[in-house]
Formats: sequence, C-alpha cells, structure tokens
Amino acid sequence: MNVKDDWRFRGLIHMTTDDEVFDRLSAGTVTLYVGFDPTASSLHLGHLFPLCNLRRLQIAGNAPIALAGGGTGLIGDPSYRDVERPLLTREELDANVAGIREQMSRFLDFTPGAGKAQAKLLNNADWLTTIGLTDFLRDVGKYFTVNQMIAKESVKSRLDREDVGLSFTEFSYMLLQAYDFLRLHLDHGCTLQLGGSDQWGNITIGTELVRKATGHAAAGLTSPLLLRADGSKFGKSEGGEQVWLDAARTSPFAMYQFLLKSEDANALALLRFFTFLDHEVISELDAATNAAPQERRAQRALANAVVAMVHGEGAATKAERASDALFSESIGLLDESTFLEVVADAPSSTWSREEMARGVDPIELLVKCGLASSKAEARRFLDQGGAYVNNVRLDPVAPVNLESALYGRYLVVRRGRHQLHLVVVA
RNA sequence: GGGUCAGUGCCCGAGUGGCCAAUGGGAUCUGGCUGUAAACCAGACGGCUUAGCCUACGGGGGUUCAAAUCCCUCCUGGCCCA
Repeated sequence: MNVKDDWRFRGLIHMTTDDEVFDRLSAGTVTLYVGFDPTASSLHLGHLFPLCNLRRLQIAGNAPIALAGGGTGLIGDPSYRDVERPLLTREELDANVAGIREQMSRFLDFTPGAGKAQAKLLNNADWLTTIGLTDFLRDVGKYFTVNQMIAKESVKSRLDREDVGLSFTEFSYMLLQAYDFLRLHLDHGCTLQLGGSDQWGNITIGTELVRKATGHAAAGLTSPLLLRADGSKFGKSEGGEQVWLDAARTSPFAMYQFLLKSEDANALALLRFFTFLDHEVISELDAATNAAPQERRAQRALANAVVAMVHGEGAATKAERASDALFSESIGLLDESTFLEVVADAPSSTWSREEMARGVDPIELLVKCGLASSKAEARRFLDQGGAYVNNVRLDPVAPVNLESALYGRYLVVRRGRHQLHLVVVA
C-alpha cells in the first residue's frame, strides 16, 4: 500500500515539511519517532492515536521509535497550555515509563523478528539529564535566536497573556525537543518526527537543528488533533476521566461504551485513525452511517476494533454482549450467570441481608454506592428522577428493600444514563 | 529593591460595607427529545441533623452591630522602573 494514499484517505496528514517523505515511507526505509509524555503509568486513548500511526508505518517496513519524555517531562511543554504544569520527580517518571513499555508491545513489534523495522522505546532522560549546561548551550543554543523562538505560536500566545508569564524553563522546552531529534538522528539514524498539529513548532525547530548541526535533511509530519464537536479534547469519558488502556483503570466494557457513544461526525474519523480496516470497509461504513445513523454501525465497528486491539478479541465480544444486554433489554430477563457477566465490570459492594431487609433510605443508598458525593447531591438526583434500581426509577421517599432485588440478592443501582453500581446482598 | 495592578466557587469573570452562598458565561450533572449520538429545551450546580445552620471570596490580624467589599501585614502573579 502506498503510504501517502492511505494517509490521505484516513485524513492523517495535517502538515509535512516535505512531501517526498512519503516516497521513503512507502519504500519502508525510514527511522521515525514520536514523543509522548509519561505522565502516568498507563497510556490512555489519546496516546493510541500516534501509536497507531507508528504501527501503520512499521507495517510498511519503517522503524518506529517511541520516545518517552522522561527528560522533557521534567520541564513541561508550554504549547497551548495556559499554565505551567507540575513537574514530576525522576522516580515517578521512571515508574511510568516502565508501565508504558508493556502496553506498547501490544501495538508495536519490539522483537528482533521485525528486522530492520524493529521498534524501540527510548527515554530522553538518558541524554537530557546528563548533558552539561554549557555543552547544551554551545551545541544547541547557538543555532537559534531568541527572535525566532519567541515568534513560535506556542510561545507567543503565552507572552501575550497578561495574567501569567512564561518561565524560562518552559521557554527552553523547544530546544530540548530539538535536541532529542538531533540525538535520535545521530544515534539511530532517525530522519522523521511525527506529532499532533500542536507540535508543529517544536518539530520544525528540530528539523532545523538536525540540518544546521549535521547538514542532513530531516522531516516532520503532523496529524490533526482529535476534537469533539464542541472543540474539546478527545479521550475523556463522562466525569472527565481518562479512558485508560490499563484494564484495571478503565474496564474493557467502559472503553467499549465510550467509543460506542462517539458522535456521528467523529466516529468516521476515529475509524480511520484508530483502526486498520480496509478502505472499502470504511467506505461502506461511511455509507451506512449516512443512510441509517441510528444503527451506529461505524461506532460499533470502531468500539469492537479498538477494544479487540487493546484487550483482545474475547474482551471485545464480552463488552459488546454486555452493552446489548444492559441497554436494550430489561435486566431482569437475563439468567443469573449472564447477568453477572454483564455487570462484572461495574463497581460493587456487599451489604448485609439484615440491613437490606430493614429497608435503606434512597439517599443513603446513593451515597454509600459512591454514585453521589454528598447527601445534597443524592437528594438532587432523586428529586430530578435520575436514580434507578434495576432500571426502575427510585421514589425519593420510599426505602429500598429486598423486594426489588434480582435473584433475591442483586441491586443494580444506576444514576443517570450510565453510572452503575452493583449491590450484592450477602 | 522601587512603583503599580491583580488574586472571588471546577474555569472565566461580576460584585467596592448590610438586599451575597455571591449576577453572567463556560464546563459538569439530571431530566426531556433522539439513536446508549450531536444539536436543542428544562432544571440543578459548597456542605449539613435543610423553612434553619455551618463553611467559603489568596493567608493571618484588625475596624464595624455588620466585610468578598475598609485598614494592617504576609504570600503569589502580571506590568513598568532600577
């Protein structure tokens, strides 16, 4: 497959420093890298986008480098951020990088079996924390003028603000990233950096450094940022939580649900970004979405493909079944074992039979289940009709007792459309 | 170091002595409509033992019957000067 055609079709290209880079990518001869922040010990859905791009290019025969920003993470990228981010300690960063390494191997081939296209995971802390200040200023700093640095959009927007400043630490960030590119070029023959469109300024300063310091050509390629219809960032679930790739943090079911609920306008783009489906299949799903959006075929295909890629086929199938059962039938019609499988991912707690038999105040119930953070909030949900037990709306003043339990011992407590909690009566 | 402006609820931002748990917008949440979307409409949005009480307007102290609002001081930040 011609890389350029594929990337065009999928809408993965925002800007490139030179178009001929695609010829080299199609030939499968490029070593390329993308950086990411190791801000947690798990990757999240947002990280999956650049990882998919690396995977695509590795499949085409190119050698991908995932660069953990263990060193730049000590500094913080000011790009399009309102305020300086908190600095992580070296220990935290090292632990995070270790956690991420395992997850990446699900998408990239780090084994020698990949031959020339073998993937690497590097940490820029290895060189950024060891280079001397004077060496850095002499070998990197001398190639750039402050004039061009403050002309970068990422810096300019911060300088224009009247309430916050830009620390020198943040200002120097772009030089550190440029130095990464130079190091990877010198040590690994890396000639291309990928990134989101917000990274354009950082990337071009890197290609410039490689050119000035070595006389070699280096390229940059950015992809569009994933945004929702309202312009907010993609990847947070309701409640503003990240959708993690770690099953212990975000269950496969929750991830499936998140993707299934994608807006129509986004689903088709996400399908292109996050799956490896053939163009014909994607085009079919485009048509299906236009013809019958309510069937959400694109969303289903997306959710299935991504969950399968991250957690395996089995997890995807289970999540799909659970989704169908929970939202399209009455829960009470399921047999007990199917029921337990469906609610397996939901948070749960065990209550004593005596307590339940006495009857539980609905306010108490919501708070104890963690579905309301205070009694005032619980009261509000109840008054607004937003609390349910086994899909039956709760009466704010009627105690809940064993009568409403399924199989005599399960209560599926729900708040709003999607927040579930399973109460097991022991 | 000097001058000056600012710090309000998740965010932005009104409020310059009582009518302030604090206008407005955004975010968020719930309900409605739908397709478990989007958009739109309605409501909620500090806490509690909820017709009441408590805690809150950067921290501390003070004036006053009464302070987010006045005074002192400290902290933090922007801008200008040195």
